[in-house]
Amino acid sequence: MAQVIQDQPAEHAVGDLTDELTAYMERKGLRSTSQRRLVSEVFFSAEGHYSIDEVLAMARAKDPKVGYATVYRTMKLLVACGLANERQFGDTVTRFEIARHDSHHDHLICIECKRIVEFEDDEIEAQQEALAKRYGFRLVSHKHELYGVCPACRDK
Amino acid sequence: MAQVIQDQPAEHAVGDLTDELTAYMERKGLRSTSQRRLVSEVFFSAEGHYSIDEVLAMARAKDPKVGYATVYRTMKLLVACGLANERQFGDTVTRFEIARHDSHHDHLICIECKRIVEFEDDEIEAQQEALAKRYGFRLVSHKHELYGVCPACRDK
DNA sequence: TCGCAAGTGAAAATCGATTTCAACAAGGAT
DNA sequence: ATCCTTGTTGAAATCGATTTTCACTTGCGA
Repeated sequence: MAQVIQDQPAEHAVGDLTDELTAYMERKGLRSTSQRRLVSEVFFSAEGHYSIDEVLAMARAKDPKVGYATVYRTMKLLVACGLANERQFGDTVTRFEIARHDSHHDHLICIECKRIVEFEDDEIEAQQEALAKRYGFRLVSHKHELYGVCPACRDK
Repeated sequence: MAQVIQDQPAEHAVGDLTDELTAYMERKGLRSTSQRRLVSEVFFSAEGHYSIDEVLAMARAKDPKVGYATVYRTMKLLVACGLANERQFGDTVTRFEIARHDSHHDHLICIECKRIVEFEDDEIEAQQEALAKRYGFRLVSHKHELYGVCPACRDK
């Protein structure tokens, strides 16, 4: 059965994510710079699905000197260490979301107001597996996005 | 239950598609040019998922003078009149496929050889509807792509 | 056939993602 | 604490794909 997940998912312990990042950087011999700390902090704190530009804006609110390339590279770093996922919804911009190791989720997107709701449905997941197997494929990943009009926009 | 669809789907009557296109252009006051006839013909004849460059190559085989922009605009025209769908699989290039009004299908993509298999699964479709409804969304469209390794590539 | 609005194609512009490179700074060695 | 090596930063350049521009061409109705 599908399990309802909040629009704004349960808060993550920013500290835990930061610790994981720090451990990863240490393991890889990467340096803990003020920019990386700033960018990861604003991204971990502001839960949602953000583009590079949006993360840049959040970071610049605290330090106007950070550059686009730094945010770009830091987000790639977060993806590389498994703390963020890269997504493209309909439009062309790439968005990032905090990765949760425990559960996989997909997205329901309002084509009017662009609101993004996350959902998890074990039955659909199981059927995907069955389907891939039927074609002899070893399933590695998937992209499942539902586009529609949300309740708030329907009533307008 | 899922229904198996051929890798290369059943042949379309190119004439029917052409007729639909002609009717659309007439309705909209658009002109039937030799380029539009050429591009739509090669696209309708060669079933599959093609990028602009691939359609351009097919068109140039018959008339080396056609330009990229013309193919680009013609493909957009086909999308506008509902005869083609625009898709992006993993990579950055946009691909086009013939739109079939009767049935909806999704894609199973081999991450090794890039082979694209189409599938149709009524159960998953129904579950998507149920899920959208549960969130109060009116479902408009969806994107469902499964990425994995196909049988041929598994054995290599 | 004529006139002109729509269409074509080469090239330029745009757009987002990615890389370059000189200046900078983290952090281990001294 | 200072030095030195090497990874990091940020502005700008580049890249690859898409989209637009504009002078020229062509379909097609009068």
